[in-house]
Amino acid sequence: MSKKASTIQSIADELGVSVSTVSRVLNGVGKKYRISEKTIDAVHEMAIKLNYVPNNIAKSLRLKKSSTIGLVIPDISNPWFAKIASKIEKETRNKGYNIFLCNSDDDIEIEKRSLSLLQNWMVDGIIIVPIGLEHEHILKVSKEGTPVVVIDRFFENVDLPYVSTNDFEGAYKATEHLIKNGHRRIACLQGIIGTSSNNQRVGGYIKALSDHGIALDENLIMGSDFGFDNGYTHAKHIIKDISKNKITAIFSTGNQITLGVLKAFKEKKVKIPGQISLVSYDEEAYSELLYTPLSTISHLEDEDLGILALKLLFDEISIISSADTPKGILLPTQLIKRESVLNISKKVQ
Amino acid sequence: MSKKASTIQSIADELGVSVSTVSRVLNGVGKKYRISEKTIDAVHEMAIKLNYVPNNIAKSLRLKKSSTIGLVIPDISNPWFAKIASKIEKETRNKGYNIFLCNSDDDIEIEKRSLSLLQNWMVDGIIIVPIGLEHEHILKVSKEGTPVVVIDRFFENVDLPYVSTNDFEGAYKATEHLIKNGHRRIACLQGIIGTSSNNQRVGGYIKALSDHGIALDENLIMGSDFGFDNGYTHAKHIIKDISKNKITAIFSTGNQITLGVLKAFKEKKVKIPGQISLVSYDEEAYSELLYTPLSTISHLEDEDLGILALKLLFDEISIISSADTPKGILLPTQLIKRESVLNISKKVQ
DNA sequence: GTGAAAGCGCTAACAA
DNA sequence: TTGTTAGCGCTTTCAC
Repeated sequence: MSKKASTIQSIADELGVSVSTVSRVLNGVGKKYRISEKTIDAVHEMAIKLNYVPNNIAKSLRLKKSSTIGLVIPDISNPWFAKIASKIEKETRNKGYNIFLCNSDDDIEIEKRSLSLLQNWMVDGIIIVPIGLEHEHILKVSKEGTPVVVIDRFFENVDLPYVSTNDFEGAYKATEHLIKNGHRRIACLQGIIGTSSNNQRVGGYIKALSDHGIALDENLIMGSDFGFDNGYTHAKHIIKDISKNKITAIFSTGNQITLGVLKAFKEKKVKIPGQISLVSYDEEAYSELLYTPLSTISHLEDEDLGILALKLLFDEISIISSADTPKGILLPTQLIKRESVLNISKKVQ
Repeated sequence: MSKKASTIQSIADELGVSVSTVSRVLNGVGKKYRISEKTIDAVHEMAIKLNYVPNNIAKSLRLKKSSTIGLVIPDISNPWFAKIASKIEKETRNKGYNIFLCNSDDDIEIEKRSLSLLQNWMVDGIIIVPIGLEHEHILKVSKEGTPVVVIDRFFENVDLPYVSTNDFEGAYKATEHLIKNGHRRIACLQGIIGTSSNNQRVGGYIKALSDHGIALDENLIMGSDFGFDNGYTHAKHIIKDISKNKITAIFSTGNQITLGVLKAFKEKKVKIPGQISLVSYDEEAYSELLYTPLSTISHLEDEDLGILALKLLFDEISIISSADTPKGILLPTQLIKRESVLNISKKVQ
């Protein structure tokens, strides 16, 4: 069945020319080498006839690059990351590149391994949503010559191009919205401590509080990862002690956390926003369709994280590195007001 | 900075042994070739010292396989596929394989291109969620020697191993549930016509109707893809003509379609299940948290499509092809009853 | 205008 | 027990 795949060698043999000629023609530099029209046509025809398809692996070995982009993501099953990945995949495909996908699973060891793996596969560039606690290994890859762009999270004071949303601003807006609706005791359900997403979001929360003259109660900052369970358990805690902690609102720093909160409150029959208000990071298709339409923080629809990252990456790859391309991009955020926040101003005053 | 990456050659030179010795040691067959303990240790030490990391590309070229699995998916941003992809990624990583990701975007041309690309990258196997309208190109890849496993959708009477959910059964259960609650005029919002998912789901719907003595009204089967907009527009149509079409329930064949329906009904202030009942294919984390908790069809949680597919694939790869491994697996489905179906039996009788 | 040949890093058949 | 060498398919320098 599978008759040996044809190679430039077989084309050359068939035509009685040399492999270099075939290679040149197939790489479109036939003209440059002043190869005769006749030969050029013959090569193309034979390539089609023999069903020739170039061997990328051999090419990569020779060229030390692979027309491939590595993508490292903590969790592809998170819709936010999936959306980014899908955009990146589409765009790279259009440019003739392919995607090597690695899930880091929020595990720094896997992240490190993935990175050397990609390096080893001679990917032309890497786009990574880092766990965010360490950056040396990423910087190393970059220094060793593989262009890297960091997305969604970033490192302050580290020379790595990034594109992220302005998490600080988003969190600030969310918190301020709550404050303007009379809330003073606002819980902040945080994600992985130490990551930029989290630092920035918690930072924005704290700043908003302080700007509005509300003293920070550190007990109100709770949680430790961006998962469903984190939201679920802390929401239960909050509601159990509501008479003591006097919490009237929650700022959730991630979509999965929010789902956990929603589930807990549903089970406990806690009314949103009747008993407790909620603003969540990350807008999703279903946000407005939940039992309480959610007020969320989203980045502007028309800007695309993935596309921008790719642009930065290709700038690096082609070493054009246009001086005017900013090395770090922070996309603006947007507060989408729906029905999960209750105005309790009167009660408070 | 980036001093030339070390190779087995450099290790050999450093140690004054031959490359084959180094290769053997590094491949763990040193013992088999009775290479001296001393040499073995020396090689390992030097490998570490020189920070040696094997060049997968060279290896692949030589071996004609790449320790890589190709994954072709219509849309990685669909949470259902993303979940499968994430499972597969994790499992392959554990086995020392990597994932080449291709989004086919429900475009048959892209699917074909992706397949030859993967073949060309000498992937050791391919897992594909096919568009489903054609299968020759997939069969061809398989015949040319690259193991392929089809998931989520499948082809009847085509010799390609698959693991899918029992869409027919699921749809049957969904429709029957509606019928048992007194519904007779049930709209079926279908996905891409001609795909197995759709064939099976619509087939189950029709069979349930017929088994319960309800004549099929073909006008009630509407739609043409699995997207959000498809659900949105048809839901609007349905509600506009509700006095004429007398539809009392909808069976949606996909999660995105359902979101579209929900959005349309919310805009039009149509009550679910008050005015119209709804059962949807695909259970999601948010299904119970929507404005009307959704009754859904899910496959059993403890079975995993991705893992099973991988198992089939590795069976093929290792040519063990244990005769007792079924070539096609259809996972059972489950009806999760929540609050989106109203019992209208009395009204009807 | 075209070809010969080296070499990317690795494995494995064959030799010793 | 270890080494030599061919060759995977391709690009590119140098030669003619």
